[in-house]
Amino acid sequence: MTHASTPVCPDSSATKPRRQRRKEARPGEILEAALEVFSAKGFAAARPDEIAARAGISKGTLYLYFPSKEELFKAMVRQTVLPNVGEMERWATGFEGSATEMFRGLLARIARIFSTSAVGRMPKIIISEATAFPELAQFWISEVVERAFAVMRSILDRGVAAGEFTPVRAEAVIVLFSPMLMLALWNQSIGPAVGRPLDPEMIAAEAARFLLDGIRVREGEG
Amino acid sequence: MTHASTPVCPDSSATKPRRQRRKEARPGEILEAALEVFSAKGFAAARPDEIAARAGISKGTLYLYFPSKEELFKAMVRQTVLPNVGEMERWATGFEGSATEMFRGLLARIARIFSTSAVGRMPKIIISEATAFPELAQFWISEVVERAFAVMRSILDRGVAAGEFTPVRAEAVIVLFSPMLMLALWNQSIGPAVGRPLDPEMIAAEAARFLLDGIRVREGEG
DNA sequence: CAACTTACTGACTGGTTAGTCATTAACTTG
DNA sequence: CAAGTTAATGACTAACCAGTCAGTAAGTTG
Repeated sequence: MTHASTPVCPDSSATKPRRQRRKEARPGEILEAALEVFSAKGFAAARPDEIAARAGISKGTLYLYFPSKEELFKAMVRQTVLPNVGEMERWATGFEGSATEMFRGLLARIARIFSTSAVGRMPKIIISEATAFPELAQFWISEVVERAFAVMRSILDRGVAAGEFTPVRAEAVIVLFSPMLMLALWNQSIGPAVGRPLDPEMIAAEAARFLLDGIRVREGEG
Repeated sequence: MTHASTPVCPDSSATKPRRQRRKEARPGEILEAALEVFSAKGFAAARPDEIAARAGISKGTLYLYFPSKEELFKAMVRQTVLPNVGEMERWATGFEGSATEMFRGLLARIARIFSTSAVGRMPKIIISEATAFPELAQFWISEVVERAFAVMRSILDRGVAAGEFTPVRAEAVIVLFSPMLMLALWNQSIGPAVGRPLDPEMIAAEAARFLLDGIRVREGEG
């Protein structure tokens, strides 16, 4: 395919000199373009030339702001994901209600973030590149996985304390996230390739239904 | 890293001519080497030179048996996965017992296949390459996903008929597979990169526990 | 063992790409 | 507005790599 590399920079009115000096705006524009290209092609196949074209600059300018393709990649991941993790933590801290409602809320929230922001594109990229870039996997674990697991643990603890949930061993927490991760992975790889996307809200609701009834204390017990 | 490219070909005794004519054995040896290299590096980063070296032949010989890197890749996927899918179908057809036992058995079986064969490496590769090779995604859907879903449906139908399970909508079946897929993906990408592999049996058991109690009819109902 | 067939080899080709740097031109300052 | 500063450029390079093919030698046949 031959993308018509539409630059993301603004200002298409009257005077448009071929060169512009806009030191402040470049990094943001480059990161936005990098997100587009990296999530469409993965790390290896993404070409700095294309990212630069999308950002409306030359390749030389790109290397003026980021020292290498790999550093650009990491900066893009940071910028895309971290704000969303922080917001999720704040939501959890302030939540009032039962653990069951909170669990449903978390899955629904993840579904919404995945389908409305670029975060949904990250799991595929991270999984694809983890072997080649272990440093990136480390970063992902400590800045995203650990923090998401901590939020889930707080929900589980609340549920156990209230007698709503049975205890869940720490190593099995990933199972509770797996449907939402599967959703993101499917919709960013196989789904589009075969024209069968999954509905995020439906998956979140069904996952909550299956998983909740499993971790809930059944009537007549404890 | 510098792999000491250990050839897979046998015969390290006395007379070892530098060249050998073994038309019959080559394809199998090449596919085995291709599996190693493709699953270690992904499609894009795998180099035919390295695959050839691992198979104990030159690159020219590789192209004598397979017309291109892509065709070699597809042949490797076929050879690795299809026998296991067939075996799973045969197991399901002959199964005698409750739907609950069958569900647990299926997850345990998938865990075993993932950890003892190379099938566990396929999901990561497929997800990584689906966008660049939609044809491969198509093949994977029709030859693996559809067939695995059909086996799961047969379990669900059996359970509903026996009053063990509540009905599950077709589009949500993927949720029931998601923990096992997550297991395979984690253990082939992020897990090794950060030195935290998941125990397949534990994940299978916990996933079955969570999911079963969700799809089971609770005491006192229909 | 000579003549022949063909599996096998590896140097080579044509194409691609991450990163550089001498040059250019957009802005700033006195 | 002239001189100075630096953001921006794009041609270039060094390296890499999928696939080729003229040549080599292993094995076979009469």
